[in-house]
This record gives sequence, structure tokens and C-alpha cells, in this order.
Amino acid sequence: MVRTRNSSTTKRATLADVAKVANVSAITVSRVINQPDKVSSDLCQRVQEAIDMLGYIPNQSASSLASARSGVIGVSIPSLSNIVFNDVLRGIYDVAGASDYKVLLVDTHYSPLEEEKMIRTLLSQSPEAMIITGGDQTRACERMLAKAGLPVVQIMEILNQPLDMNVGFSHYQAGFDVALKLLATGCQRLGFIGARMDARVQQRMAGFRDALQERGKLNEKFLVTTPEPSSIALGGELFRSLLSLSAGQVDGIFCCNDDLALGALFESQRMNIKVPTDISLCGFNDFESSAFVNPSLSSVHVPRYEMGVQAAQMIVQVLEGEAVAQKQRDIGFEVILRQSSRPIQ
Amino acid sequence: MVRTRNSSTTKRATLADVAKVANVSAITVSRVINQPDKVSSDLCQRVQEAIDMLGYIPNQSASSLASARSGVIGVSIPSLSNIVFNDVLRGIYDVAGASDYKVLLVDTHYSPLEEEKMIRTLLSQSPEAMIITGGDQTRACERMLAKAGLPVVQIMEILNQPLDMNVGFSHYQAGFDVALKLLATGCQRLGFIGARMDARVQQRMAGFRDALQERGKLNEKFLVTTPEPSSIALGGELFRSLLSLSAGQVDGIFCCNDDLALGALFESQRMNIKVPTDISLCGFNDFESSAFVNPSLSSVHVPRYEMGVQAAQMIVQVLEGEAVAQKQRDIGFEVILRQSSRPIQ
DNA sequence: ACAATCGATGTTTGCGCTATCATTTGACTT
DNA sequence: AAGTCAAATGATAGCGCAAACATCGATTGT
Repeated sequence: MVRTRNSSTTKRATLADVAKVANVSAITVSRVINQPDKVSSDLCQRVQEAIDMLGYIPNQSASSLASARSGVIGVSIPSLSNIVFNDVLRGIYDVAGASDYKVLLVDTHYSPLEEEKMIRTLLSQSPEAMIITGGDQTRACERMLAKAGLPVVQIMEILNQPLDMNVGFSHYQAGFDVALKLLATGCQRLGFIGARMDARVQQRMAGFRDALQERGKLNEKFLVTTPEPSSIALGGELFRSLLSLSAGQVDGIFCCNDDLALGALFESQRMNIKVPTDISLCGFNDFESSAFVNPSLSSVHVPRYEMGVQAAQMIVQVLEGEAVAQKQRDIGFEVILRQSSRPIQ
Repeated sequence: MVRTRNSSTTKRATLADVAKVANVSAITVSRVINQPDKVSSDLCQRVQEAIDMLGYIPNQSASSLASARSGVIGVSIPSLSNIVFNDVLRGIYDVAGASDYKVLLVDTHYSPLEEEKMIRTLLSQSPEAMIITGGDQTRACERMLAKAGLPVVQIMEILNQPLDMNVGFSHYQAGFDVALKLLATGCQRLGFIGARMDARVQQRMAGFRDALQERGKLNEKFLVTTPEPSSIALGGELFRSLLSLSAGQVDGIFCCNDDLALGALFESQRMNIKVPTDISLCGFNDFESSAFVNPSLSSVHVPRYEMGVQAAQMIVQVLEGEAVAQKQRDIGFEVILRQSSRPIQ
């Protein structure tokens, strides 16, 4: 049997192999790959041919070890199923990819303890920077990050004491504003349904609650929450719960996200409850479908993609040694009233 | 100023540092981390204390280099925005995480050339296995993968000539079955709207088309496609296009995914077209919302999470040296008829 | 014409870890 | 009691690469 070139049993080619074939030193091959302008064009070409011939692929572990640069940005999000993070990730990947950084992504399942474990894993990969979600890290986790001494961006919410950099918006203010808007449309008995109840959802609820209290419209019974993860199905259930708990008195509901809101809307249709005539609905996150359902769903729009982009840009800037304009950025939100709530009077 | 412990300027602790503190050799520390049962319990404890005291985090690059094991599984998907991949990823992450593998995820933007570049990047991280989407790799990409000689699972579709392992289902058969089912509900003039038109969407269309042709019900004018990415908005547009191109004759539409189908449904509501009385609709992917919209949307259910789980399990099995039962697995699909199509007569 | 300078290339070394092969100790066999 | 073996620990070397420094020839300035 003829020995075929580079079968899978052959060991992966190294810099030295390429160097031998091109008849140059290993460091020259390294330069061709990393700083081609430092090598004369004919040598560059000869080396490139050798690389192609051998199918050489650099060993990033060796490179990281020798240069103390991994080209990795660690990213930690609480959930892969929550599509809210898709847009953020897309922004991060777009910017990171354009600057040749790799992204190592972990999922913490909304648990600070798991987050601590995951961030330890990330740190063992020697990332050059980290993007993490929110501010609920454990003390140990904060210590690890501080000790690692790398740029960190906390995203999704504006924090009082960010570890380093921060891009997000005020969930409290968003909840507050929704309450005011719904009141302005004439709602008198507002309710809230919330699921998962992570820190950000709690802040939305707190803002909503405080606004109602300020206006003397707060009824604690109208706040229905569950630790279960959000889903459309759950939205329908919570909608029914709230209706029965309030004895059908509620005339407007702030749903902690659009999953719940869509579930509530679909359930209202099944129950023959008129939205917004009988009950107004407002969601949060402004999914694409929210603008298209009938009646279209009022929601809070958040520039998620932009948030990912900015977080990654801040990272890249710091890593390239540039100055970062603001270490904390509020990217804002917008309450969008559509057909599921009445017009402001 | 008092010198505080471990400021960010301090270098990261190494095995040797821990060894010195614990008064053992470096290799013992390594063993405590990687094979604790090979070390006596008192030493184990002493070393663990030193690790905690120094906040030692292993350098994975050095470990990979020395052991030729990275613990990384490379995953390549065509799009981060398409939420179809969320469920698959969740399955992969769940299984990989449980076996202490890290996932390195790249996005190819549906481009084989970008895929080639991304897979080169992945390979440079010395992954122990790869999970990639579909079978549209470039020749160069196939060569790289073959040369790397690692376990590869191609997911999302059943391939005629998989590179190695394969988990998916037949998109052709799914399209074919949808056509038969819609015909069985009494539709006479079936149309198709498709976006992005990647390999899998094309297969769905081909199956749909062939089924219609077999039954003598094919009208090429009723197949409307665009290379643009799918969205609910685009679904509405394509719905209108198809209606006008068919002069309103179409009485049933297979939409290449649920985004388009929801867009079509919402648009039909706005146009006062009755679904399913005037037109039947069937989507693909069976999003959660599809079961909840009114009328609920017929769709093709695919066990995506399960697909991710199986792909990762196959990988883990191979890496642990176990035998893999079947290298190719058809996980099937299910056409679910709901209110957006009439009952089968 | 000769030193000074610069660009192009090479040599050496070590990054932090683990594979491999000792070495030591003590328990157990015959 | 000598030999055998296994468990626990250590010493050494090398994984593949790039930083740091060294070398060499060519170009420049005066």
C-alpha cells in the first residue's frame, strides 16, 4: 500500500517542519504568519508555499504560552435559551471577529455559583478580556476577576459599582416609565407578571412598583411572579392567575418580557378578552414578532445588538492600548406603545 | 503604602508557586488537580490550601501543550441570529459541560468560505473534536478536517457522504411530507415561500416540489424564493408576492420556516384573508409561538435540543474511547397540523 | 572611505505544564 | 529474612512557539 501524504496518523506539522521545508529558521516562519511585513517578499512566498504544502495550522496553545497572548475574549451569559442574548452575542462576535479575537462563551444558567465555576474555566484559558452579564457575581468570582487584572465589561444593566467597564441601561427606570405610560393611557388598576425573577426583572418590577406607589395606584396583589423560566405558555398561565387573583379587576399588565406578554395576549384571545379595550398589555424586549402580532404588542425596545457591539469595542480599544471614552455607558431604552395598549390621552 | 496581597500587577501564580508554598514538587500539584486519587489525602489537602491561598488557576495553554489535550470541542454554526441553533447549542453545551469539555463556537454567516476560515481558527485551538453544520464545506475545509484526524459530527441534515459522524433528518422528506399532508387537507393549488435558500431550505423545497409534481399539482409560479435572510417582515412580503404572482389562486402555502409563516399569518390577518378557510399555512421548525398564535400554526417539529445532545454525546463517547452505536443517526421530524390548515379529510 | 544605521534573518531561551521514568517506602509473600 | 510489589512522590525533559538578543550585509551620511 502506498503511503499517502499526511494521513490522519501523521503528526500535525509544526513551525519547525515548515521551516525545514522552506529552508529558513523557525522564527522566520513565525514572522511570516504574525508580522509578514518584517520578512522579504520572496522569503514570505517560499514560506507560504511550505505552509500550504504541509497544511500547517499554528498551535494556538504554544503561541499563547510563549507570547502570553491568547486572542480570546471570554463571554459569560446566563442562558443560551433566552434569545435576548442572541442579539448581544451577535454584536460581540461581529466586533471580535473583525479584530481577530476568538470568543469563548459560557452559560451560567442564571446561577452565581455556576458563574463562578464557569469564569474560573474561562480564566484558565487565559482570556485577554471578559464580558460578563450583570453584577451578581459571588465575592470569590469578583476576587478572581480582580486578581486576573484584565479588562472586564459588565453588560445588560447599569451598575452602581461596576468592576471595570459597564454597558447597559436602567431596568428600574424602564419599569418606572412603563408604569407612567400605561397610567397615561388611562389604566387605573395595573398589574405585573414576572418570571425567572433575576436581578434585572426584579429591578423592572421595582421601578414599576415604585411608580405606581408614587401615584397611589399600587395594589400588591396585582404583582404576580414565579421563579420558573419564561415561556409563552407560562405567560398565558400567569395572565389567568393575575385575572383571578385580582378578581378580573386589572385593566393593564406589564409583562416582564415579550415571551410572557405574547402568552398573555394569545390567552386573552382565547378567553375572549379584548386587548386593549378590556386590558392593556405591555411587554419587554421588543421581539420582532411583537410588532407584527394582532393587535401589535407594546413593549420596551432595547438596542441589544448595539450593546454587544459597544462592549466588544470597549474591550478591543483597551486591548489595543487606546483610551476608552466612557467606562460606563447607558445605551437607553424606548417604551413603544402599540395596539395592545390604548393611546395616551 | 502597604503592599497589598496579589494586586493585579502581580504575575499569575503557577504550579511551581503552589508547589513551593505547599512544600511539594510541581508534579504533585498537577496530580492533585488532575488525578487527586493518586495523591495521599493529607498532601492533597495541603496542596489545596496552597491553591486557594494563591488563587491559583491552571494555565490551560500550557496544559494543552504538554498533554496534547485541550478539552475543547469546536462548534461551527451558520448563524447566531437564527434561533433554530439555540436549541441545538443548548444540547451541545449541556452535554459538553457535564463532561468538562469547553465549547468554542464560531459563526460562518452561511458562507462556506467563511466557514473554512473559521474552521481553520478552530483547528488552531487544537480542539479534540468538531461539530459542524451541514455538508457544504469547501474542498480545502474537508481536507483540513481529514488531516486533523479528529472526530467530526455534521448536524442538521442527513448527508449522503458524511465526513465522519452525522446527526440530522431529511429536509427533502420533510418538504415532501408537508406537500402530501396539505394535499390531504384538500388544498389544490399549493405554493411555497422561501428565504435564505441555504442547502437545507432548498432540500425542503425540492421535496415539496417533487411531491406536487408526482401528484400533478405543481405550478412553478407558486414557488417564491429570495436569498435574503428570513424574518417575520419578509414573510409578510413574500406572502403578498405569492398572492399577486398567483393572482390570488393559491389555497395553501408551505413556508420554509416559522418566521416566514408567522409573517404570512399576521399579514393575512391584516389583509382580511381567512386562514385556513381561504388559505392554509404551514411553517417549519415549530417555534413555541407557533402553537400559541391564533389560529395556531401548522409546522414541522424537529427535536433540535435532542440533536445537539446526540451530537455531543457521540463526540464524548468517541473521546472516552467508547464505541459509537451508529455513526449516522436520523432523528426524524413530525409534521404537526394545527388550525392554520384544515383537518385531513 | 568609513562609521553609523537599518532591515532581514538567525540563535537561544523559556513560557507552564505533564509524560515518562526514577526513587522511596512499607506491606506482603514465601 | 530476602524478595516482590504497589503506592506515593519526585526529577527530568520536552511540548511548539515567540521574546529577546545577536548577527550580517547593505545603505546612508559626511
